[in-house]
Amino acid sequence: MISTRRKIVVIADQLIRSRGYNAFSYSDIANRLNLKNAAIHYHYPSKAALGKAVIIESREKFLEQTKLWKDASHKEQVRLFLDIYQNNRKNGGICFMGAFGASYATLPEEMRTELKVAHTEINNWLSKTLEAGKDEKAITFDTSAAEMADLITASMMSSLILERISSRDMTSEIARNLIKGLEEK
Amino acid sequence: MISTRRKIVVIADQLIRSRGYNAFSYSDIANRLNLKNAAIHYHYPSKAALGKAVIIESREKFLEQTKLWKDASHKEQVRLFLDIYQNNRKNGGICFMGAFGASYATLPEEMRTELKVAHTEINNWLSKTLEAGKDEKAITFDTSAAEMADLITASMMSSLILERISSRDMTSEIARNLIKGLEEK
DNA sequence: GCACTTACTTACTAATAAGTAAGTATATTT
DNA sequence: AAATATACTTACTTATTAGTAAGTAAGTGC
Repeated sequence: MISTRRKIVVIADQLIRSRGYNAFSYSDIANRLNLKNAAIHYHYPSKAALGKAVIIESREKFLEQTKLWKDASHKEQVRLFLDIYQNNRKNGGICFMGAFGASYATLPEEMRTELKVAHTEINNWLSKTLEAGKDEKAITFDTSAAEMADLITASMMSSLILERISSRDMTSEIARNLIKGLEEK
Repeated sequence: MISTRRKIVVIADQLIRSRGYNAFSYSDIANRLNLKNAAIHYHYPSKAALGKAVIIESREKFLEQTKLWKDASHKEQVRLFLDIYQNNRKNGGICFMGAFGASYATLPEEMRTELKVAHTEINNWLSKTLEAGKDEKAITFDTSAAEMADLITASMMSSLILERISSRDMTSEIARNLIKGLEEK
């Protein structure tokens, strides 16, 4: 039995990734759950509170997932990380950093702060994983691990966005190229 | 003397790049020009018509710019292309493909069509330029020119978006790395 | 059995959105 | 001088938005 409170965040997350933060309303969520507008406000008083909850939910989900992977090789963990984006794609959405980033100027401060934390967490995990893979000689790259981490997240983010316009399977293409690049000796 | 009609498109373009397509209104533009709401509707009857005009304006501007560069070396032309993104950055905006792409699901068909044309034009120009640079042995890359073109536009797009969140100068860092990658033998 | 909490609904408000119809002042054309 | 086009304003409509206040039905704790 998944709580209404949780269902709301999940639907908000979908709407934000597919339509954008400024293109969904409390009514959109209420309709999908067969509830009234005010019921959503009962659980999340303001849109900023809901937006913040969506970001926190994404952060927690990320931490849970990476924990599950911890016995896999570092190279495999990077591959699993790239799979997250492929899943976003299947659900018709972009990554949450892209969705919120594109309307960053319109976001309340509490959401911006939460976003920065999320970015730091993701970048730290990926840098650490890349670095560990490099130490084991399973992964190669020339720049710093943090730079490489940003390059990877940036490439995956934009391939999801561009794919909507170009209708070409860019995401898996870019994922493949990134892996190939990390394998080269 | 720049016409009101043109001023409207320029301001709409700025607002879309900085706030997103679904976070600006006719009033925003009217206020900046000391006009009334209805004056904007006089020039652009619907928001879809205005959005389409913004995309067409960007396409024309791109074609004009590349025409000016045609005597420069192909490698230099790629560098000048990357400068466009750095200029977007200075103006607090992201690239128009990123801005529209993030809210693609909410766009009317006439805008989507126009966006696809814009993407094709940009990708064609960049592919052709990369290919020509490769023929002259001034540029190197392993994948197809079209793939490389997508990788470049995708990387620049997302660095502009991520930069808002991470507050790290990612755009010039990624531009530098892309150039370096194209120079390697 | 009574107080209290949880999870809502009903019924609003105030603000803002895109869009329109009719009028007006200033040029431009004939 | 009269007709017409251009570039607006005034004054509106309809829809939607986030948000709120007050009420209610069904549990839960004691």
